[in-house]
Amino acid sequence: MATESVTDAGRNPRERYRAQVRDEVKRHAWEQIATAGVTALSLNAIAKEMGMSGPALYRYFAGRDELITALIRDAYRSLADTVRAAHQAGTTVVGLAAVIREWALSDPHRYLLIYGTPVPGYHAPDDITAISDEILVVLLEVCGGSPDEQPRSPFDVVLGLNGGWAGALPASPPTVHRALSFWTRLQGVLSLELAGHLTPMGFDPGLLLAEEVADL
Amino acid sequence: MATESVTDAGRNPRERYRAQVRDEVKRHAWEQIATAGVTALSLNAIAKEMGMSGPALYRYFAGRDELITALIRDAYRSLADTVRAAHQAGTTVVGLAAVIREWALSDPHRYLLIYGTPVPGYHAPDDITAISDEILVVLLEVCGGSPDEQPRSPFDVVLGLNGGWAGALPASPPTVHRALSFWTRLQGVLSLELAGHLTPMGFDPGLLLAEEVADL
DNA sequence: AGCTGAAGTTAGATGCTCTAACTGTTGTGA
DNA sequence: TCACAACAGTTAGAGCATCTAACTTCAGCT
Repeated sequence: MATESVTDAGRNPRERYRAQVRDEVKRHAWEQIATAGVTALSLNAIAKEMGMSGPALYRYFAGRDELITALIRDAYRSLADTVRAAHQAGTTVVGLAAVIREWALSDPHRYLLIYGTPVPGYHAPDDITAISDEILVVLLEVCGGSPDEQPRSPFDVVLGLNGGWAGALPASPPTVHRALSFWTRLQGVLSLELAGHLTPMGFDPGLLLAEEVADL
Repeated sequence: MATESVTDAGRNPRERYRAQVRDEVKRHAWEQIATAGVTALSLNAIAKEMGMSGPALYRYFAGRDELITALIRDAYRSLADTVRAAHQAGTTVVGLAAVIREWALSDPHRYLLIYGTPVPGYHAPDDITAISDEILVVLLEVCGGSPDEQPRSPFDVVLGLNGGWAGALPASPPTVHRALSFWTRLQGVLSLELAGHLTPMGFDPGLLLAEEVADL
């Protein structure tokens, strides 16, 4: 989950210790988030749990925001890895949707950290948008049809316009359209399910999701 | 926006004044939310803006949470009114989707208050779920087909099961299914758009949304 | 006119983020 | 080997938040 320890091998002992503490802080942060949400995340409380007093954590994170940014990065990384693994195992769109749903349900607050209400001032750094692009690429591959598909709807035509965003992607407009539909339908079911808006209805949201993405 | 003043007519002056102040508090609250999000909402700051000091507001709202609950109620009310008005004007599903999208875009934080990341401890009171049911009823009417439609997918069958949630609704399983698809697809596009995840892609999310709900 | 209760006040308990100044400790280069 | 620079952690405190408690003032009702 915390992904900075991969660099443990190299570096001097100082940096190794540093990375270790950063990881432990994040572990406690995830615990807090899982039980009470992001808003309840408190550097102070984490410090206390780790047996040190308040401001010590500022050696490791510039502030609450930087910690949250690090958590968001880890969450994206985790999702991207999950998606990639499913793709390499040769999944269908329905299977991929189920995998992502499982990932979200296994830790709702981690999902909400990425796709929930955005923090007003926050702007994702480049390395995070890069991870999000990784996910998109896998999506396009899973949704890919024949490479010379022609546009078949007004939105396809818009996507096919030269100079646009979709023009730079290695996929035909209908494929991009399918990927976007997949993504938005998935987010639709998931965001409502995780916010509890589907709970009183008593059916299995997974069934609805499966049919939503099946006819792409 | 603030809906308690409808009862202004009756009551003694004390209660009238009370309702007036509550409304003014909510007006300031919406302003704060619109500029900095819910997390930045501060009773203290509102009190200062209104020219009174801190704890005075606790005469009008038991605490931050009760204020937020009142705001959520107003947000739901506003959405329900918008949806109802569109329906009475005889809109199609595509038109309704556009209307709701406009409503959300006109005040993103109001939308996010309802459908964004939920507050961990929060459970909506009954009068709020009642408003949400109002919305559902309109949705069912807009999505309604012939009244004796037969189930045509596994999920339709699940919805048609006796004793289930959908069984109590005045609509056939396929109609309920359409309404759910409409709702989840709408939330999918909107939540991604409002969280800014669609911005770097440069296309008009309204176009995507229109096609998402057109083929129901 | 006088009583009752609500509105608003200040003081303060508690918790948070974050800065500043200080004290140890540890890794490292001379 | 040992001095020193860099870093880990400490306490103190500013500033802001929610919320409680006790007090004062004022308005409406009988």
